[in-house]
Amino acid sequence: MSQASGTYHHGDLRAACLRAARELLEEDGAAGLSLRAVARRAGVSAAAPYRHFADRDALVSAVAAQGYRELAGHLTAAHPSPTTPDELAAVAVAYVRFALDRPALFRVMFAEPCDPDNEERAGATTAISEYVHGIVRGAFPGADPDVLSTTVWALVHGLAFLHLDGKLDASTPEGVADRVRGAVRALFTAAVGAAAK
Amino acid sequence: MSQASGTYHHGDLRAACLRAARELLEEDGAAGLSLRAVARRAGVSAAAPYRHFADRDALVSAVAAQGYRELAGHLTAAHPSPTTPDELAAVAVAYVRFALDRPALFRVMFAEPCDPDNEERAGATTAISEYVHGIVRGAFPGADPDVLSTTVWALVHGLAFLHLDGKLDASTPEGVADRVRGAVRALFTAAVGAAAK
DNA sequence: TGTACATCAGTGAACGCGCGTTCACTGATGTAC
DNA sequence: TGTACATCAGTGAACGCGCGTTCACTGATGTAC
Repeated sequence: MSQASGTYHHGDLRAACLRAARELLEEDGAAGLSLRAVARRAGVSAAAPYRHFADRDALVSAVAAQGYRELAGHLTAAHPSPTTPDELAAVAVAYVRFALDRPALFRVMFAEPCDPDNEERAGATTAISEYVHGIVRGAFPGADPDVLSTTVWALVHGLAFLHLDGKLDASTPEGVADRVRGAVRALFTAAVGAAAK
Repeated sequence: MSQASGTYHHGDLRAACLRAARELLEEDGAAGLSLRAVARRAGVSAAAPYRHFADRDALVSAVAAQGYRELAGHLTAAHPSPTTPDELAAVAVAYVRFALDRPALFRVMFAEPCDPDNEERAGATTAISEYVHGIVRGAFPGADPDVLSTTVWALVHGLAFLHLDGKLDASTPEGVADRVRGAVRALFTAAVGAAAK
């Protein structure tokens, strides 16, 4: 069983654990994410993951941090620095899409009680927050960036969760995208009005 | 051990279980909410709750439904039919406050995978949704009620979760309230602009 | 290049735990006569 | 009003399970000479 990648023994058990955790998360939800299940799926003894993660929380935090990095990637891929309403809406759609495509991961990222001591995780959160701030400063130079970036993030985050929890119909990607675009445009109109004053 | 209330034997074990579940939820989070822990706290054998709840899911759904009813109560208490920006903001603040005062309950209401078969729970959700719709219709007669009520709900729901998860500073109630009011006013400006066209 | 050694990733067995759920039961309560 | 009976809420013991975590270990790998 010679892994192509990495170091010795298993090859790269840390990465394999993270991969296994992601798979379990999408298959069984957060309830299925146990250290033992991860070890089982990685084809390794129950104690092996402890070489790479201090405890269950450390694994969960690492998964969440990975999720944040991926989310940031998806957002910048949708548009690196949006300024028009349509560009902003595209980023918002990417955010909600990310949540709907990886529901359990998204829940872990936000809903799991997060130990603030985990630097990797805290850093990843900050990165998202600053990205939103940057967008808002670029798109609405006249508006209060703090208020507006909070508002934008909350709106998009709320849309993600309401779709995730079935409070809004998420059966078709087009329907979701239209709804998100509609909401963002409504807010955009407001911000322009405020900035023009 | 003669209960003041109710029927015979324990008195009203169903209500006692719900009460115990709520307490456990706030003390230990969703992880602490087990049927056995509920029975223990209610001072009853582990099997007793099965007289009142088919299984764990049924208990959780009942707790969530109770939460929805309470949330509806808090919202209408903040203002029965808001129309001005300030009135609308007061309802939004009540929503976020509710979430922050009962974090684990709020998470169960929204983040727990919900079986759609549970009528009590589905009904309670619908009630909230219709309440928001009603507000929007009353406050913005010219706007598209579907788009706008979705936007309002998502914004407020997102604010609740971002505060809950520590992405926005929730250390003082005044700070939270100010932030929520600021965001709602920003959106309100937009809606008025759109309706005026 | 070959050998001796130190490192440390992964093993496998074991621990104690709390969980959901079942089952035959018992005994307090309400009801019919 | 008094007695016989049916109901059914709650008991207590038991089941099998998967979990997180520990421990002494083994054996593959990298390193120093």
